Amino acid sequence: MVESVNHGLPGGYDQGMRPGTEDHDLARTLAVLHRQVALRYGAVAREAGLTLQQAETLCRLERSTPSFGELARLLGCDKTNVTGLIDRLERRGLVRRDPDPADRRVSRAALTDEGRATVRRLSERFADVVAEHCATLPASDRRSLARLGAAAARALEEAP
Amino acid sequence: MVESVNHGLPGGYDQGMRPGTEDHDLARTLAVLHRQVALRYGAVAREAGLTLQQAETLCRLERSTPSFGELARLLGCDKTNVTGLIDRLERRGLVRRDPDPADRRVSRAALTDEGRATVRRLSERFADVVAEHCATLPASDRRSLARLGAAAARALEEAP
DNA sequence: TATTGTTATACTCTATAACTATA
DNA sequence: TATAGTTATAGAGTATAACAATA
Repeated sequence: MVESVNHGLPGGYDQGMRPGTEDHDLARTLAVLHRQVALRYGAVAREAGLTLQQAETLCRLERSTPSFGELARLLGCDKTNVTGLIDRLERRGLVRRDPDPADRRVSRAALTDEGRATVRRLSERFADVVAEHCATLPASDRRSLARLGAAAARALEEAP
Repeated sequence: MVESVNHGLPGGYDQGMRPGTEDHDLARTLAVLHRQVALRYGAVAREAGLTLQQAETLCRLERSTPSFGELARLLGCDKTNVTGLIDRLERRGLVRRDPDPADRRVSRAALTDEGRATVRRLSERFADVVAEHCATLPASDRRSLARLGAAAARALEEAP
C-alpha cells in the first residue's frame, strides 16, 4: 500500500510526520478523487446529451424545488446564470418554472416527468460505471468509503 | 450516524438490502462529495483569480510536462480546447510552451516559476479549507478516507 | 428600500470540422 | 497517410452591472 507515501511535497517529510501533512494528504486525495469523478460523471452526462452543469442541476432538483437564488447557491454560481441554465433545460422539456404562491417575485424550478426519468437514468448509469471500476476494491472498503465520504461531504457543506 | 440510511431511492428498500443498493450508495456518495469539493475548490480558484479549469490545468502540470493531446486526455476535454486554455495561462505568465526535441509537431506545457508558486498557493489554501471543515471528523476517519479515496481514484482512472 | 429574477455585456469553456506542419 | 497542434465557428457556462416587478 502506498497511500501514506509522501507524494512529492517540497521538503521531503519522509522521516517524521510534520503537523499539517495529514491535512495535505486528505486535501490532495479529495482533489484527485474529485477530478476522476468529474471525468466519469461528465462522460455519463455527455452520453445523455447533457453538459455536466445540466446534469448537476437536474440532480439538485430531484428532492426539492428551489427558487432560482437557492439553486444558484446550491450550484455555486451567480443567480444570473440560472436563468439561461433553466431556459435551456425548459426548452428540452426536462424542467419547468413553477410560480411561488407566497411570493410573486419567486420562480421555483421543478423536474418534469421526463426530467425525473433523465435523473434516474443518469444515476443508474453512473452507479454502473462506479461499480465496474470499484469492483477491485474490497466490499468493506467500499462501504467504509461510502460512509466516510458522506460524512466529509456534510462537513464541507457546512458554513463557512 | 445516518450514513447507511436509504436516501430516498424510489421503492424504499428500508427492510432488506437489495443487491446493487450498495453500488448506488457509493456512487451517490462520490457524486455528492464531488459536488462539495468542486464548490470549495472552485471558490479557492476564484479567490486566486482563476477558473476551475485553469486551476485543474496548473495542478496537472505540477509533476509532468504533457503534450497538448495528453493534457486534453488528462482534463477530459477535446484537444482544441487546450490551445486556448494554454494561451490564456501563457498570457498570464503561469505556463510556457516547450517544443519537444524528438518530434517537432509536439508542444509540451510547462509551469513557469510563477505558475509553480500559484499551484503551491492553491494547494495550501485548499488544504486549509479542508482541514477547517473536516476538523469535526475523527482523525482516524480522516486517515481512512485519505487512503480509501486515493484507492477509489486509482480505480476510477483505469480503463475503460 | 430591499429582494427576485431578468437582460446586456464580455470572457471562458466546449465540441465539430477544416486546416498546417510535421512524421 | 497519419498525427499534433491550430483556427473558425457555434453553443454553453460564468460574473458584473443595470433593470423591472414585487415585497
